[in-house]
Amino acid sequence: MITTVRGVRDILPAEMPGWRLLEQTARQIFSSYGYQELRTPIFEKTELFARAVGATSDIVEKEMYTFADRGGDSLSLRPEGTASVVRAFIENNLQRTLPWAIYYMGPMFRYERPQKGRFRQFHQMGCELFGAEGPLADAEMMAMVLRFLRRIGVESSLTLEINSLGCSQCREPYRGQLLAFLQTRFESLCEHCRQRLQRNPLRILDCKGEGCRAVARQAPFMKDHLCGACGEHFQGLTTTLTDLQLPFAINPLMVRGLDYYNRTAFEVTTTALGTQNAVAAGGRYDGLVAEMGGVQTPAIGFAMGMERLALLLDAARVDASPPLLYLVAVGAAAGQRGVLLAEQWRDGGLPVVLDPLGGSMKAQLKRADRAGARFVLILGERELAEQAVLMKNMVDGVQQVLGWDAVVAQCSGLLT
RNA sequence: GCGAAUGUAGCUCAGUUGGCAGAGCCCCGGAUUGUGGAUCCGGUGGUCGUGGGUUCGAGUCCCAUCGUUCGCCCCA
Repeated sequence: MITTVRGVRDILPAEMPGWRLLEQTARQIFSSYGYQELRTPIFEKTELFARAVGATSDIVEKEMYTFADRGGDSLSLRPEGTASVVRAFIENNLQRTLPWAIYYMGPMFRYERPQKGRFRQFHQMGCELFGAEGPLADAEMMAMVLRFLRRIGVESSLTLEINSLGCSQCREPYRGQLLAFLQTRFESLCEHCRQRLQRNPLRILDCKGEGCRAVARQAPFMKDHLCGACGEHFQGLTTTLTDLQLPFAINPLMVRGLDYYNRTAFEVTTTALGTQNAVAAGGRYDGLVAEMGGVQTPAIGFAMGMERLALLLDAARVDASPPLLYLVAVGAAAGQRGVLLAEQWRDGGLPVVLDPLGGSMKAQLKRADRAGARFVLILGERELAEQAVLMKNMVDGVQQVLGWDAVVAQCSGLLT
């Protein structure tokens, strides 16, 4: 048997109602906030991700599906969505028509150890907003995320955490202070953190090890060492979130894994998925467009993990859209006629499911019931002779005889 | 990439010191020769994840491998 590769999976029809709910609700809410859909390629030049996400990030260092195409170019399956959106923004010369508000949804790929809520091919929905500089945009984006989560009914198990990562002005001096502090507590750090002390001391704040967490709690916080502009921005954000009555918590230890973030970082987490607790996450990346060769443009965005959202959905809540009319044709002659009649009625605008397996009336009715059909149209020998069908209401069992030509007129009223 | 648990019917799971592979649900058929759901009766369905090894004999013990899950790591 040939199976899927590790960490990827089929999304079977039984799961699709939940996925459709996610996609439809997202499209509706994102577009109501002024966002338009963008579809970018699923693979790009490796260099795009290396530069945008950060060459030293874990994602680029060890999690990308990278391969050489026949021309020798190094390409990679996209590990996240923002890099491509930024590339498209610059490449399509959209920098003079701000704001540019974009949403996307689709598969992403990371070579990680699979776990519950973590896959090698997974799906994200996200938004990116180019051009808005102030904290109002940050707050409104979070409001949109929370509105979405509320609409799909999972908000109660979630918390919104925010932090400020500062900017190039204030992060360097802070980094020095943090490094100096951490060096005094070197003995308390885990082995991994000792190694990354010089390279990326900020990430130590995010370590879950006992010793490191204790050290992190006493460490100087970025949010207490922001420059004037960054401090003002963060203050504006918290004020606006409060005005919007959105519950949030400041997590001074939150650090994003992608290198391009500055100032606002936010994360929506759940306790329902074990270690994979992030359901949505995002932040501001004011420097990325310029870094990627575009005109300096402030930007902010977020992404949500669809598998994780689907796991949070109440499966019983989603509808499966059962058939309205189910045609049961018994016998070869009725089967022949049934195909024609079904097409004729569909021409008249009716949704008709023709039992695809045939067999006894009993068997077909059983399948109609299992499919959740509301009405069954029975075409047996007697009906065939009379050019009629027996229409059976599957809820109360009431039956009536209908001429073939009367079906469309009679059943159209059932459509709503 | 590291550590641990786990894998038996489509699904959820039993399977004793190594001795004839089971149950419930699902599915199919019958009770009802043209009627689904409730009930009763009967039936189909298994390379016991895979490959080696030990043994007279392996679902059971050993090794390897693959998948899944949990923790680390990382993140959506």
